[in-house]
Amino acid sequence: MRLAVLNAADDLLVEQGFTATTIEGIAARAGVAKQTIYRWWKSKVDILLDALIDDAREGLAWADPAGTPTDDLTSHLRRVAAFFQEPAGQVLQALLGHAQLDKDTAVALRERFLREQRARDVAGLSAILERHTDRPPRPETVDGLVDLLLGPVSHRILVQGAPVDEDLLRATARAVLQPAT
Amino acid sequence: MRLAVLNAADDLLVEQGFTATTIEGIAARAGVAKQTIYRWWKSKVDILLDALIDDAREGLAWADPAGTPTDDLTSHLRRVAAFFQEPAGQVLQALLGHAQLDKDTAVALRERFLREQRARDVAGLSAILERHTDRPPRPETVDGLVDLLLGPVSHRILVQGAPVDEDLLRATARAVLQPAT
Amino acid sequence: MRLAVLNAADDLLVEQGFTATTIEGIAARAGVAKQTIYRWWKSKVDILLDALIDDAREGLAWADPAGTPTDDLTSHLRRVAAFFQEPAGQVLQALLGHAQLDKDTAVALRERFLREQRARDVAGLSAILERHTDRPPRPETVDGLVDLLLGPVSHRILVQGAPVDEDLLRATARAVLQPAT
Amino acid sequence: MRLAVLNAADDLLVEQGFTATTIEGIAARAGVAKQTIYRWWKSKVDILLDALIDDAREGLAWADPAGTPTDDLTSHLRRVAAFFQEPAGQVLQALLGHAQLDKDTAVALRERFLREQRARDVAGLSAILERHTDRPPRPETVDGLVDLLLGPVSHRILVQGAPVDEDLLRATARAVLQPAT
DNA sequence: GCCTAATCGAGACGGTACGTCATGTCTTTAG
DNA sequence: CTAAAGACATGACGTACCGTCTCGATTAGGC
Repeated sequence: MRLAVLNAADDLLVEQGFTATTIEGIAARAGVAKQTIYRWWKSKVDILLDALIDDAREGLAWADPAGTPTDDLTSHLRRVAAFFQEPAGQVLQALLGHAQLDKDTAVALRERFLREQRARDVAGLSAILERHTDRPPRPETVDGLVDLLLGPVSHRILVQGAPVDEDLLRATARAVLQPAT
Repeated sequence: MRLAVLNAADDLLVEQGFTATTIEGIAARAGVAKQTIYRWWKSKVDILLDALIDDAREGLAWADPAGTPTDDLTSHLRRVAAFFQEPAGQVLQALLGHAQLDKDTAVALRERFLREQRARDVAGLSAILERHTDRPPRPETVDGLVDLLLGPVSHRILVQGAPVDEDLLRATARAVLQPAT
Repeated sequence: MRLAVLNAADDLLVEQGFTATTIEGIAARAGVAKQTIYRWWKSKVDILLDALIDDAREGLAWADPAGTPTDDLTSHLRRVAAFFQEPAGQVLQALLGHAQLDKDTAVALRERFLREQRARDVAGLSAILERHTDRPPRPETVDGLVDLLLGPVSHRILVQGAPVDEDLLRATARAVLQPAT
Repeated sequence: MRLAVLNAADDLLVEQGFTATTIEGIAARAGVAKQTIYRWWKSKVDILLDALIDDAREGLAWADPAGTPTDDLTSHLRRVAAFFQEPAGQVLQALLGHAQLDKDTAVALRERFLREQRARDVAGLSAILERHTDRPPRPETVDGLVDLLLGPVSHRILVQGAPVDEDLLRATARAVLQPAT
């Protein structure tokens, strides 16, 4: 039943968009009573968050460092950009959007997903930086670099709504790897 | 009448949030008939966009270059971060959020606001870069740099929901100004 | 212009019914501004009443007595029944209907149309009765007979919504002509 | 819930008239959601018809024959005339009026109320006629007499909007009882 | 192995907002 | 100066979902 609901929510979001993804619609599609949904989830955001957590971990996972730091970073960013085309990426995009409109969503999204994701991003980025520099960077320094790394791609996709190109990836990677002055 | 509606929408958004900003609420607050609103605007997004266009131009305007390029960039980014605290910035944040949920909103926001804003950003950034380098950068190069410039701040604010700190500003400015390799 | 409005109202009523006959619709159909209608008429009832008065007089007119009183009465009632099929009859039916729902309509319909029509009915009925009885009936007696004469037909048509048959006409005529006991 | 709605509709009709009796008004007065009304009734006509059916049966019931046929008929007609002063009678009057303006109302009113009422009228009239004549009248003959019986009173009340007087009642009774020639 | 409690589907309920239509008043534009 | 065009505040329309609330009907699991 839980899976029927999560899949119905996922499908509806991809097919019809966030607004048309109503609790009634999810219930009907999942062949489930509305009350059953309310018993287990607080809102449709809660459902989508559950769906996201199940699906997004691997889509945004870091590969082990395999080449030059620049190549590793650009290929990770390429993967991030691709993720937003996948169903799970669309769920994340919708939740990020709705988080701008609703504080509860913002809090839930950050506590239940973004915080852990950021930890994974810090770890992945650290692994790459360690191969690049002699002294391993301190965690709080890396933390500050995550926005520098992910910001340009997310700005291009979410704000500008335009495709990510290789120039942007390379410039971003260089920016992250530049020596602190 | 037009102004009463735009102000009512603005006020409601700041006080109650995007979802609670309904057409009926705007109409009641503006002392205007619902039909009158539907005569001139297609949706509340349309209203907020009008309000934004009137208000946001100066909030995101570039100052003339006045110091080192790094200082100019960090102080512009500081202004951008501050803008999201202002009413007009909250309108932009809400519209950016809703644009992730609704294609029509995305199209309207980009065509009616973001495109022109990006042109202003390209111009402002160019003016600074020209003082920095000998040969003035080509416009299409600068265009690519805008995401690099604005992405980290927007990611920090909109995605992470965390305050912008000086380290981020400085790192971002350095990234934009680093020599193309 | 007056005629354009009256005809538009008439046509709309026959084609679309009373409820769908709106002031806006009449104005559009007559190629006239709403305000112009409001300048000359108080309501759509007022318009229809004007249309009715122009058209109904002859449709409900009494023919000169030509045969036996019974034949004269049945043929008049046959004409009355037929009148409700005509456009003007449908206007009258609508106004009679609306008069049950709205006191102003009831007053206007009676003062501007029914009172005179009843006078014509009294006169027509008197002319027939005079040929039947020796002493001419007193007007107030005849007045009482008008409901007896017209009631059965109007009940059959307006209340029962069923066609009038010859039996009803003959029985009604006999009832009116029966000697006062 | 059902009763709250029917009573609210009844009350509003009597206090404010048919036009001012809106679905929203009924809902508000009954302390019920609009959607609940639409779930169970198609329109306000449907509601009033339900109210009428519950209330009107006794108001238009025939008493057992108790005196001379003439007296029985006049007293029944007197009761009918009085009925139109009662709340249920006003509902019937409004529905009869609206039936002239709207075919659906006409059909519903006849199928759901008038048909059965006419059957009761035929039965009641037959019972009286049987005491008057030796051979009991055939049902289809009586059916034709019902319009003759009720038409004058309804014409006086609904068309002329004038009070019913004893002369009319007596003349009507005589007309119904006159021997078929 | 039965019973009691939790869970399920179904869907009615009081609400809020939607977007539309017609009302009657008013202002503007053009002949 | 009149009439067309149509904007305006008002209020009802019928619809869609919301989140809460009964309803039986299963369906377990603990006695």
